[in-house]
Amino acid sequence: MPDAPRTARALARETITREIRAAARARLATDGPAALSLRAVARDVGMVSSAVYRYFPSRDALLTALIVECYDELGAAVEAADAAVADRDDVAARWLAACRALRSWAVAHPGELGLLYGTPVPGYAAPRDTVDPATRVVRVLLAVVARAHEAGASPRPAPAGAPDATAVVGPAREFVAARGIVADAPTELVARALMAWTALFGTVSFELFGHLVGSVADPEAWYDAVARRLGADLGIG
Amino acid sequence: MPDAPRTARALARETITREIRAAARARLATDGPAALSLRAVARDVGMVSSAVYRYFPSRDALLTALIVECYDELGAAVEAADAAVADRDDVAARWLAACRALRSWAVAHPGELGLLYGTPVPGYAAPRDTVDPATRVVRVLLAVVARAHEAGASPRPAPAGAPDATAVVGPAREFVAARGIVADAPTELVARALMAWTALFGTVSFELFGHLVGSVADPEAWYDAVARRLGADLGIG
DNA sequence: TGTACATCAGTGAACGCGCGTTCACTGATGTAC
DNA sequence: TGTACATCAGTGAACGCGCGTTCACTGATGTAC
Repeated sequence: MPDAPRTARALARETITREIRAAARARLATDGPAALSLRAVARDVGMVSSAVYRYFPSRDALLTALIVECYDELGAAVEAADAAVADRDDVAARWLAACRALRSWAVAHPGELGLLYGTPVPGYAAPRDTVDPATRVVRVLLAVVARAHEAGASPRPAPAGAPDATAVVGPAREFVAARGIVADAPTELVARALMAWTALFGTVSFELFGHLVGSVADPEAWYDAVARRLGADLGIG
Repeated sequence: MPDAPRTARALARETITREIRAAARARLATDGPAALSLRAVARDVGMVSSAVYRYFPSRDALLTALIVECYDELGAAVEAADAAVADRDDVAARWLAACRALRSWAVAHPGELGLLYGTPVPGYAAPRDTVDPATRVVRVLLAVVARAHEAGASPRPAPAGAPDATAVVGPAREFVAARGIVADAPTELVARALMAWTALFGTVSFELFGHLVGSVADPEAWYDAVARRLGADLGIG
């Protein structure tokens, strides 16, 4: 209402844009991100293919919009799950809630998970705009880890004889410091947090891409088991 | 020589089949598995598209052949790395060697990794033939873990208050027992081995799919750090 | 060893299809006077 | 409030392209006598 004039045209534009995005996301699950087709989306939405160009200048621009929207939706879901834990000092509950929200979103949106974390779309280069939304999930995980750290929790020590990993996780430590999450975070805290982040998405990908079929009886219970152990390795819970 | 007659025709057929597979695998890296095109492969190999049908009855059959070949190649690489460790009781060395071979193959064959562990190809259903080769890597990992277990190593205990995971990893325990790797394997051993397997491929995928760019300075050193910690969590090294 | 026939690799044309993108157009919506 | 003009959403045709698969064919290779 404040800046944009709420004309009928502007309202219609918003609605149709949303419909196009929704139709495109629905297509992801059946056709995969690489085969996302402007013409198919136009058909689903009930307009002629060239009309979509009034809303997105190219197929790649539509892809970018979807990526940003999905990263934001997933990030918001994980943030909300963490925020819903009343006792902010109950890091174990916050950790499990955040982890579970991650899987819930992925299971509900398998096509979108493939878009964000599957094989990159050939010929498509994600622009800068996608970088920041992509970090929302790991920021929540890091915030919980930081709270646990403040409360005195510590991750498992590095294995004896392993090379020092401080330089390796340097960029992540800088990110954590720059965002004010933890100033001068211990190496093992950062390393184990990165490991957990990777393992969570690895577990979800394995489930959705069919690699757990002969190994695990109940993927939801398995994911919980993984999340708890990753938390324990971080000194949480 | 024994069963098949080594006629010029049969030899040529073998060579051309190999060339087609090689060209198709090279295409994976640039076009992605979903966009693998018989016509493009035929062009690369220098023949007309319909000629490929003398070697593979359909695009899906070619995909299946590639999947089996790649699973086998990756499995063989990991097996060879483990087998190259002279002291069979040095489980830490065997673990690291197997883990490193996994990443080395993936980094050398990013397109193939996407085929095996990326977003499933829409409309393609992998037949039974791919299941057994797909388990070769995890079998090596489990063999090393089993050797460590025999020598008295034990994985980290389950976190306090976590639900029992025995039923969840039931299928994996049956697999381990049926293959004669460990009879009646402890739950935590199986759970941590599955976690490690998932985390290794998760780490490699994150590297190759670009998710580690802002977090990790040296992906190879990072992978080593992850592998050592996963081993330590299993009581190895 | 030589010949007649069968097998099979590769060709080139064709099928029907879908794709991203451009363009000139029509008709509705919005704006300035 | 009414009119003239500008903006913009959506149409339909067209562009050049690539795809998987089939089919009748030619010519080389292999086999049986």
